[in-house]
Amino acid sequence: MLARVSSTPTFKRLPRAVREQQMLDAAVKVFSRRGFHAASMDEIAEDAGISKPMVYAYLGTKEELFVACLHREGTRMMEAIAGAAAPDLPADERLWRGLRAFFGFVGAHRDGWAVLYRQARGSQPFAGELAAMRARLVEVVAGMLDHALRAEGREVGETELEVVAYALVGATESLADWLADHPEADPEKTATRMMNVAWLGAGQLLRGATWRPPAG
Amino acid sequence: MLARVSSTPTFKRLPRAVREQQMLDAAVKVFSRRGFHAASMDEIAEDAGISKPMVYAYLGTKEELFVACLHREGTRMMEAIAGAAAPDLPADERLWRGLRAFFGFVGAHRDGWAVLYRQARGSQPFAGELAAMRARLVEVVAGMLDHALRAEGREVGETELEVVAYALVGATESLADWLADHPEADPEKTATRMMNVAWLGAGQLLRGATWRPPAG
DNA sequence: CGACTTGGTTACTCGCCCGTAACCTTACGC
DNA sequence: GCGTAAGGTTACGGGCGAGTAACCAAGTCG
Repeated sequence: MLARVSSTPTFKRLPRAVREQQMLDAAVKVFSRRGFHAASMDEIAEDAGISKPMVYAYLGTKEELFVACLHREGTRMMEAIAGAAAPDLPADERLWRGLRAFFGFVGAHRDGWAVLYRQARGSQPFAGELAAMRARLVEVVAGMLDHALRAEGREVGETELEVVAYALVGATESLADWLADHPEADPEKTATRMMNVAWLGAGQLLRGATWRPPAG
Repeated sequence: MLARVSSTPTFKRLPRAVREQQMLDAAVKVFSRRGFHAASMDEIAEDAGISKPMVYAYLGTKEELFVACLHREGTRMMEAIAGAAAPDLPADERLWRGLRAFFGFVGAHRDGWAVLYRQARGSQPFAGELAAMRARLVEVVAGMLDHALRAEGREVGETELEVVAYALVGATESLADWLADHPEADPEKTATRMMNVAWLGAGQLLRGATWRPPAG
């Protein structure tokens, strides 16, 4: 059990940077399907076309690997959004471009989205990381609302603003999730639908209209 | 290592039905904090104040136990909502009562909510179960919208309706999640906020107002 | 008072999977 | 052409935790 006089010099031996990306690709894929705990390092390594110790050598422990996935996918997503929604545009245009970029990202990186949205909640170590990212998003949306609002001379409490922003982000994520499960659906069209709900609903609200609970 | 001449006949020996509920309580608590895989049967048993084999005897394997949790919490939630939103009420009143019941449930059963919302997504075996429940909710909301809409003589495509309903459910879940992490927040008030976003936004939409993407 | 059922326990087995030690081989600098 | 580092491998240790076997004790019903 020692021979192994390698015939097949199958063109391997790639530079570190390339392997790392392959590993991350594989990790995102496996984590998205199995979840953190059920995913095995062996499967990730095999899927990346490499042996396990290499994964440990380059990306560290399983937990570190997962965080690396979160980081890469999260950064990609935030950059896609930020790059589209330039801060000097009018609020509705900004919101629209942000939404379009977001749904575009989800459509193109379904696995990445699944890791971020479906897997990283719940388990303590990562929930924080994720919540922070989400909070930044909510912050940005709240900022947009606030801006649009002040432009019309109105003002709303901070908590109120945060809650509405939270609801909008939640609705958007929910639609993204729907999109992830409907490969035939068009991201652009989905973005338009979300924009309708968000802009019309928020617009009403910011205009001062309110619904009041009936007595009882 | 065999003595165990039990002094302390500490009043134990409870009927099966009681123990089962205690176990489910403990399971929901542990699953909600750790997630399915990271939760250990030993911890659940200990938390329930009983030894592990009893859990296996009454509720079966870990997977079956988790499903039992999902079932109990899911049923409780759906019943709370259905009981509040009687189908013969006007649409806005129905929506309002449903939301109030929902947020009330989440406020009172934060652990149960966490299991349903944060843990059961992702892992294959349970995702289906959960998705079905969610689909029923979406269905109901879509039905409400459709009803309100027809009452005003308008009509909208089925997919359109489903997507809007999906967004509303997502926004509601998101707010519920926010509520779960803010123990000081008032469920009733949160429900009112959600009602504002939902009713005003959806109202606009159903009235035929639309937002259109700018050229480009 | 026995016989049996129901509630309960301790103390294992056994497999999976994270993480690593030890070793090989191709390229590249000098 | 030779040292050394960078890319790569096989094969194992060891722990943790799901699930079980075997056994105990208290009601309960003829």
